[in-house]
Amino acid sequence: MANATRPSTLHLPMEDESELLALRRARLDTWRELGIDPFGDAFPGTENCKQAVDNYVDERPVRIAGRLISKREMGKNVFAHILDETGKLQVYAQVQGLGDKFAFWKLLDIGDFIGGEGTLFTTKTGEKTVKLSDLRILSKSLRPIPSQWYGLSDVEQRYRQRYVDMIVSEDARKVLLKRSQIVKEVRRFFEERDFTEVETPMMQTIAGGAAARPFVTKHNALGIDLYMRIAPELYLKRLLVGGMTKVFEINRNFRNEGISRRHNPEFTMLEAYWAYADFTSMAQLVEDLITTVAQKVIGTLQVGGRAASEDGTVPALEPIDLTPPWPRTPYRELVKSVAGDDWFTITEAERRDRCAGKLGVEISSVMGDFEVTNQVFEKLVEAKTRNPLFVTHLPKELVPLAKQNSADPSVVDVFELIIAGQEVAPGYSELNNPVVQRQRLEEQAGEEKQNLDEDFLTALEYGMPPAGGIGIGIDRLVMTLTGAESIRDVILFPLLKPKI
RNA sequence: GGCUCGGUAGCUCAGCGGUAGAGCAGGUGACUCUUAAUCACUUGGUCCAAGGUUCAAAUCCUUGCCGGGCCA
Repeated sequence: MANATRPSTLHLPMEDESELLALRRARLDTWRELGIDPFGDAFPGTENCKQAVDNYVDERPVRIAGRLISKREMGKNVFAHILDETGKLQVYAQVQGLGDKFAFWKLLDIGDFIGGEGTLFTTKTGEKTVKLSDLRILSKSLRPIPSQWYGLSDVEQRYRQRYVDMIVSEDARKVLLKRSQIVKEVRRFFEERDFTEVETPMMQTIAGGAAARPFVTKHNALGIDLYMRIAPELYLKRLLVGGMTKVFEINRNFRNEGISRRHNPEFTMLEAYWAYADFTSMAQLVEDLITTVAQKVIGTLQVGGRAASEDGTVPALEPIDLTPPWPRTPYRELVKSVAGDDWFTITEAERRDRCAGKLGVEISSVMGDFEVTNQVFEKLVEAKTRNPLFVTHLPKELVPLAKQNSADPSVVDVFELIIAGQEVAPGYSELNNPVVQRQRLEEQAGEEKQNLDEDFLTALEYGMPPAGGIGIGIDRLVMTLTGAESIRDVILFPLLKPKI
């Protein structure tokens, strides 16, 4: 304790508070002196702000509740707005209507939760409003909320205190609700097609199904390490062995890797497996899924567009056009279209020269030949793709665990769905040959044989039907459909380093 | 991990060597159809932290912490 002689200023009680906080705290006593508990009873039987306005009938009695977000006091009458997740509602009070309770307005702060009863009317300026006949405080807010006009522009605070962001930002509320609707429609889509939703282990003794570093945790009673799952794949395939023909799971994956605009350590993954199908059926399924969800939740197939900002600092963005059918194009065709028809016939050295020269693609000397080609693909095809594109028949080196094409064993029967420069969904014809699967997993595990999931290989030996599989990152799908530019905008509580 | 930008009042921001500023929010008063209500008066700061340079640091330098963007 190097600073033991210095008084801590971190958590001193009230005397250290700012004037703003002290004033609000003092109001608690004022309420109690009136015999009112500012954190009092329930207030059931209300309709929400949207219902009150949507079901407007002149002089209809209503019972409403919400957070007070603005107030305009004019002596003997008051206009104010309350907020709930459906939006804002204006309330109006005058001395005649409220009597003694009109004095409550002096004690109410922006941010307090209030409940009231009254009747609907329309103001001179045409806003549907509740004229209050009763008013009570439901919960006192002891902290000032940010300006309704400017909102919160400090990105960090928006993520750390999402609850404050939600109070002041309609966008934050909208994205949250859209995400919920998207997940709901994804479930409905699969249920309508007779897929069964399952839940497989989130904590696994071997973290398999993807190439990623796992989080490690510990089971005390068993005295073993457990891994947070990096993918549900190996368990979902066990279910195919067990006799399921259509299964899906929506759940969290955890990957112990970097954080960026597109990566959060925990993220939501949809995986679906369909026995007797292949990657072409899965591509059709994904196309149907995303267009159905977009149509239902966003209401259009033109998504993620943006108008230019008024000050011109943010340029306009053309919407993504999800209109089907989406092109299905082999990887090699795409590479040839940007790098030259002779790309796969010239020598490796010539390919490297062309990258450094007219293609302008940065490569390093440690890259293998297929990595050089893939660099061309990523920079000149993937990064520039805006509308949906199924890239098919990837080289087998890129996807070592997929099923090889029967006509051309140098490529595998998979697709990558690319939208707006991002991989949104991979789809496979799943490898069901236990002998080949063992070989591939052993090569992948290398020296670390303890990472081999023997039980999974045993399962395959019992026989897994040919099957198609897909994975869709739900967070990225929500980003695409809502036009969010950071994964942190579609995850309610993204991981941030603790402050202090 | 590298480069780069940022952290000043509750919020949004200005100030970039010479006494810490504005708008909104807050406080007091006026006002019975306001809606960024209006009008008058007014309170409010460990300028992220720790060192250093200087007669003098929010401002310049170094290090650290947290965050954004780009890159790996």
